Amino acid sequence: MITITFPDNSTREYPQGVTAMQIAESISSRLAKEVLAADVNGETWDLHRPIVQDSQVKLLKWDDDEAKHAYWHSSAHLMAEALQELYPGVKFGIGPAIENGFYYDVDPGEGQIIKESDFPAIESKMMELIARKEDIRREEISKSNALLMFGNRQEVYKTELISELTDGTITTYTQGNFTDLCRGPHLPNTSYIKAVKILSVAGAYWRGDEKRKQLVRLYGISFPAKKMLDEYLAFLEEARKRDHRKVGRELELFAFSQAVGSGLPLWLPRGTQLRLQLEDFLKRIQKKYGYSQVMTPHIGGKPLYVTSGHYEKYGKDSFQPIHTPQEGEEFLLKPMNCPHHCEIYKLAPHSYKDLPIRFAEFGTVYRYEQSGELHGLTRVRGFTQDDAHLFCRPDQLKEEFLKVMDIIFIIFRALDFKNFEAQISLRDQHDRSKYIGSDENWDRAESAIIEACQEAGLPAKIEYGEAAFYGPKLDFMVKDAIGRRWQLGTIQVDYNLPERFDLEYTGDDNKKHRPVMIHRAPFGSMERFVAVLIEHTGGNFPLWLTPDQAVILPVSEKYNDYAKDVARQLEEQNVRIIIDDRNEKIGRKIRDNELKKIPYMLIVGEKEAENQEVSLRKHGEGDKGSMKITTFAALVNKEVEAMINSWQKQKEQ
RNA sequence: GCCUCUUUAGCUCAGUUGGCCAGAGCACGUGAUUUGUAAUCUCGGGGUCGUUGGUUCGAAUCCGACAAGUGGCUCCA
Repeated sequence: MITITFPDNSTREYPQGVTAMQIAESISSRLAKEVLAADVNGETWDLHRPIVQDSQVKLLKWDDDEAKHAYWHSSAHLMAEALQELYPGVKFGIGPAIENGFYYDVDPGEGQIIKESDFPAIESKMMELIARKEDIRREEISKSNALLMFGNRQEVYKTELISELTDGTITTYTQGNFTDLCRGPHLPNTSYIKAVKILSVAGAYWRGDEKRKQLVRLYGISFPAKKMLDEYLAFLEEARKRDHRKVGRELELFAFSQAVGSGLPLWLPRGTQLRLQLEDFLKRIQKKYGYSQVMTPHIGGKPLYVTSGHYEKYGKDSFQPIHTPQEGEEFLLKPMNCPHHCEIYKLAPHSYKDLPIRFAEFGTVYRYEQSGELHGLTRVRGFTQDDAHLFCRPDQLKEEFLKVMDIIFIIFRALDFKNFEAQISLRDQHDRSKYIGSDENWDRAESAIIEACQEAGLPAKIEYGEAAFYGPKLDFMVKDAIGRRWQLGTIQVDYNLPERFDLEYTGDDNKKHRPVMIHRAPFGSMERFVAVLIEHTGGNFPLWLTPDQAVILPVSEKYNDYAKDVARQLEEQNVRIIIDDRNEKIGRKIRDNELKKIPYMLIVGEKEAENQEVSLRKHGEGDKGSMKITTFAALVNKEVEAMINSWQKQKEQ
C-alpha cells in the first residue's frame, strides 16, 4: 500500500500502482467525470499513469491551468491524427498547448497546402476520431528505438528533436494509428474532447529560425462542451468590435493613406485631441518629478548615429539617409531620441551635485519595420515616444528607477489598466559576448532593477537573454482585446551611449566619472498606447481624457445665449467645448448622427439656465444628472490632479 | 522579409455556373418636419469593382504580377 496525500493534507491508502483516475473514482463518480489530469509531486501526470510510491496528489479539473494545458495538448495530437489521415505523407514538427488553445506545425509535403477552406474537413475528421473514443497511451522508449521509429517514417523534424534528448527520458503517446514523440501529459482518451474549432493557419519557421524551412502552423481550440466553444467564439466576436482599427475609423481618431505610406498614421482632429490630453497628463506628472522638457529635430547628421552605433547595427535595414545639395552630406530620420539628448547633456560640464538630469521629449521617430510587422497603430513606421533620458550617478540608479515606476503606476491606475504584466529582461546567463559594458556595472544594474521591483511590490517575470545589448530593462505589457500582449511602458538602463558619447560628470573626488543613462517611456509610444487604450475602453473614454469631444447642446434656439455663456465660463477654466447651435436649422437627425462620434453632451435648457447648470449626458449611458458649470469644469480639471495624487496617497498608506 | 487569406460607394456588405448601362443599408446633399437626445419622411449625387498584365466574342467574376490590409512566423534600437 502507498499513502496519497491530498492538497488539504488529508491522506488515504491505495494499492501500489494506483492511478489518479482510480483515486478520483474512489472519491466520487462526479469527480471521476470531471478530472482531466493529476498533479503528482509537482508534476502533471496522465490519469492512467500508475503511482508507485507515497505521493502528494492533486486532481486537476478544467479550471486548473495544467489540466487545460493537457486538454489542449491532447487536442493538438487529435488534430495531428486527423491531418495524418487527410494528408498522407504529412510530417510533424511540434504541437503544443498555448494560452488559448493549441497549434501544430506541420510540413504537408511538396506541393501540398492546407487552406482555411480545408478547416471544416479537418474539424469533422477530428470529431470522427473523438467518436472512436481512442485511448491515448503513454510509452517509454529508448533513444535508439525512437530514432529508428520516427526515422522509418521520414519524420525528419521529430528525429532532429529526438537526437537532442537524453536517453531514458523519452516517451511517446499513441492514439489510433498516430504516435507522437511527447513528454505529455494527456487525456485518457479522445472522447474527452467535445468541441473543436480550427482558428487559423499561418506560416511558422521550423524552430523559430528564419533561415530554416517554413512549416504550416494550424491554430485551434477545443472545449469540454459545445456551449463553451460558442461562448469563446462569441467573445472573439465581441473583442473584434473593440479592435482599435475599427473604433479608430468609426470615431475618426486616426487613419492611414496609401499615398502617405504604410505604417505612417494620420492623426485626425478627434484622435489628436485625445493624444494631446494624454501628453498633457504626462507632462503634468513629469513636472512634479523634476523633468525638463526639451525639443530636438526630426533628423540628425549621419555621424551622430555612427557615434551611437545605431548606424552600423540598423543603417541598411532602415529609412535611407537624406541627401543634401552638399556633396557627401547625409542626414538620417531619427530612429530614437537618445543621441540628441546626449548632445544636450554634453553642452556643459556637470557636477555630481547636478545629477540626476532628466530630459523629456515627445519625440517622433521613424523605423523601417518589415512590412509584415505593421499592425494598426500598435506597430508603425513613424511614431512618437513619450521619451525621456535620465543621466544619473550609479548610486542613484535604483532610486531613479523607482521614481519612473511610480510614473508608470500613476498612468496605469488613472486609465484602469489592471492586468498588466511586468518583465525584467536580463543578460543571457551563459553567453555574455553580445553585451557591452563591464560585468560590475551590469551586475549592479540588474540587481538595482530586481530590488526596485521588490521594493515596489511588483511581481515581475525575469527573462534571461532578453536584455538589450546595452543594458537590462523592465517592460510593462498590456493585452489587447483578443489577448495579444503589447509592450507599453519601458525602463531601460544604458551603459553604452554614455561611453560612446563620452559623457561625464565631476565627482566629489574632483575626478571625471561616467553617468548611467536611463531610457524610459511610460506610454511606450503614443500610437501604441492609444491603440491599447481604445481596445480597453472600446472607445468609451473617460471625460477627463476627452473634454473637447463633448458638445454643448441647447434644446432650442431660445437657449443659444445661455449655451454661449456656458462655453465662455468653461473656457475660463481651461475646458474648451463646442456648441452645437444648429438646432433650429438641422434638427434631431443630425444631432443623433453627431452623437455617434461625440461621447459627451452638455444639454442646456430652461431648468439649467435658471440654475446656472448643465446636464451631462454620456453617449450610451444616459443622463449623469445636472451640475453647476463650475462643478463640471472641476470634474475635468481636477480629475487629472486627482489621478496623480491618489497614487501618492495609496503609497503612503 | 516569409506563409495563409482578403480587397466592390465614405462605412458594412450583396453580386448566382464569366453575359445588357454594378446593387442594398447606413453616411452625404436637397426639401419637409422642430421633438430633452442612438434610426421621421421626400428626392438626389456618388463606384475605371486595389493597380496592372493576360485568357475570352465578352471579366467585378478565371489566371499571373505588384500594392495595401488580415491572421501568424521572424524581427522590434
